[in-house]
Amino acid sequence: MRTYELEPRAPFSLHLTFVGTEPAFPSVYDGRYLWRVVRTSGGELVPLRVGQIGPREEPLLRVELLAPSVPEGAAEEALRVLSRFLCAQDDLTSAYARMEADPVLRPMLGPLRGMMPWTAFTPVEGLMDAIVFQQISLRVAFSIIRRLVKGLGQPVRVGERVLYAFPRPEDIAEAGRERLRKLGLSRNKADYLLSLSKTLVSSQLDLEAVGKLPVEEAIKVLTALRGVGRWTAELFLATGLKRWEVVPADDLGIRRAFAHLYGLGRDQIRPFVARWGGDAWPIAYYMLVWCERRQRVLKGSGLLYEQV
DNA sequence: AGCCAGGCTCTCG
DNA sequence: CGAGAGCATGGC
Repeated sequence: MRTYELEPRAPFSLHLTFVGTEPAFPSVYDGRYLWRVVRTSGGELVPLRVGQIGPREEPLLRVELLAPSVPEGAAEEALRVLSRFLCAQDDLTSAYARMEADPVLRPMLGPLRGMMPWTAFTPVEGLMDAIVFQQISLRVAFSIIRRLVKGLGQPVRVGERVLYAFPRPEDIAEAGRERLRKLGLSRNKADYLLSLSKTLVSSQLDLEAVGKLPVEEAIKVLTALRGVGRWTAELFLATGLKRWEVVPADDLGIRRAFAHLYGLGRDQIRPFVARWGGDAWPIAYYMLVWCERRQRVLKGSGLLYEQV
């Protein structure tokens, strides 16, 4: 077992980050550690867990590789992927400055300071998840994603625990329509995932490359995929490719947040967030979590937020 | 029990 | 073109 330390930019709170929105399976946060299997480009499965050992203003993360022996190259790659996912090197300074200057947003900076915006573990996983998220509630989507991963991903035993690697596109392509339907996907979504997987397997699509296109072009490429509309494309750009100038303005939760905090309607959101540039997604995400938290507190289950 | 939930595609007029 | 139907499962 090997241990590494990762020093994120301050402020950073692992806890706030994964309580703001629970991570999608197979990432698991237990209140203290984030558990995950990373699949390297060489195909090694690297199980790990990460916990925060330094405070929010001087953050330090301890990453434990949970396999007896991991090649050095694989370990380095796993740490890079993890760091990207955690946004450990991303800078929220300018987002915070904007929020500080806005009386609507300023109150969020105390309670949520150090929370990183929702990010997919990898681009491919992020696009698959985004498709499953369509229309249904997050709760339902999480349950379907869990079944998809447990059914088609690779289990990795770690002591008493079993972690899973997210299924590869070829795993999904091989599973076929009936299998996907039994895992809880609708006919349409099963077909969307199959189609996407086949496209990825045949290397007709490079999602990393899409991330480098101008936003409008990227949206065109993405919405040309079967089952990907504007909502999915924008959610994926923001969370999967970390294009933070993009906000999924059609999203129900985002619309509620902007309506409640700024009184804006759906069509006013995109022009409004343009002023935030590359800070748009982090700020919109803070608004989303803030509004959801308020709802949860009203329902009497906001306790998770008390501990930081 | 029935409707809605962080949409999309297909069909029809 | 715009409107409408159908869809998966879980919660209220």
